[in-house]
Amino acid sequence: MESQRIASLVERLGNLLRSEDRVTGSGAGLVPIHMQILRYLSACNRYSDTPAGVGEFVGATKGTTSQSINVLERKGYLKKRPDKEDGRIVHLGLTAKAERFIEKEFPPAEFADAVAGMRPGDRKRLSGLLNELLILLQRQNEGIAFGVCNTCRYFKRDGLGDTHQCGLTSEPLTEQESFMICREHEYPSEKAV
Amino acid sequence: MESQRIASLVERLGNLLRSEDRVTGSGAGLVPIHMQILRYLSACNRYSDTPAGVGEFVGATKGTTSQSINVLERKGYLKKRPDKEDGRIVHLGLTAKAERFIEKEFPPAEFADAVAGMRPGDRKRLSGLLNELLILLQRQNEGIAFGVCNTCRYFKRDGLGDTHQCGLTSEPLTEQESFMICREHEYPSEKAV
DNA sequence: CTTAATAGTTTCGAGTCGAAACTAATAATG
DNA sequence: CATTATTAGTTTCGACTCGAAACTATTAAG
Repeated sequence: MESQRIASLVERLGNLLRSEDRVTGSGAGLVPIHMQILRYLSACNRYSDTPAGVGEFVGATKGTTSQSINVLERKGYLKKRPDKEDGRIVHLGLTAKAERFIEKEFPPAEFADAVAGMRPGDRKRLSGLLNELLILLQRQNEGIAFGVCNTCRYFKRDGLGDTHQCGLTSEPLTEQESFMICREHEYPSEKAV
Repeated sequence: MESQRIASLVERLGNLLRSEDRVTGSGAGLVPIHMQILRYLSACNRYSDTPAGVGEFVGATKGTTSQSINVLERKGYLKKRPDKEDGRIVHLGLTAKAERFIEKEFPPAEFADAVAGMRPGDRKRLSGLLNELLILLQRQNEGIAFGVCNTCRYFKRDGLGDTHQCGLTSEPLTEQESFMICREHEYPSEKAV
């Protein structure tokens, strides 16, 4: 079956990516899941930089997530900061050390070289097809999408498109924020908006 | 950069696949790496069903691999069998219990459904592009390819193509064996054969 | 005001994982 | 042929993942 072949290939490529994460992380005492957490925190918006957001993204229970976050904090890669309005919520901020680290180590060099060896048209096609598959998978699972704000059903463009707003919180978004990952993200439904 | 986007997508899809492995495996007390080992053993040929082969495939050290194999043996999913010619080598055979299990659980149902939601042409294209990327990655890494025999540079078709042979061991291969994963596999070089 | 729901933490036991030290068997070399 | 690699696997160690379950604290709902 074709789906089996695609599953095998995705699994294998994912393993190679994880292996590279393992190698590049080992010098800093980090394991692959730590790398993923740091990357997520560097790309998510201010509603999503919490232990709950991290846990949903990496697909772990809150207990496991809490422990991984503690390890990262102990090693000096992030700092916790209480939410000003809700006493239960904790925000996670990357330290400068963490920012430098992920900037340098992602995407993994070998993987990037291999992608560079593809024809430009093939790269675009591959990227598009993977994205299509991911959206299908998430829609079907009722799963959390973790898309960026400007592809969200709640995203609102005011006036000439130079000011943005989140329809869920009614808060304004900067241009930069509209490209960040949000845990409340939902793609527009198939039929209509 | 495009390679970063592709890396993120592959990583994310790989995680979802691993999550499904985790769920389907948990009932049997297996973790994702166990599922991968069982699948590898069900698809590899008689030169590759050893701890060393497993370790190369999953990208772990031999110490780690040895431990995972012991867990699987203890749980009754595989049996060790010494090699007849070389006293150092151990062959790993799946039990009937293991065969049944992997037959039922792969590919993960949700992933397969999502793939089924793509247009047939897109499925084919995606499969081909992923395969291309994997070959590029492995060629560049001098990595082990783990391809199937009939795509190997050492594979020989005798006469009318109804008998096959491995040029490395000079042993005959059955039709079925020519579709199995081999750790000695090498793709034909780019220029010439 | 009481009850539920939400956000996080802590503890437990089984397992991963790399590193390093180890045994045993085969291959290479002088 | 005896010595010295090399190869295949195992074992032990410490740090960490991971799910499950019990826990605290805060906010929301009835």
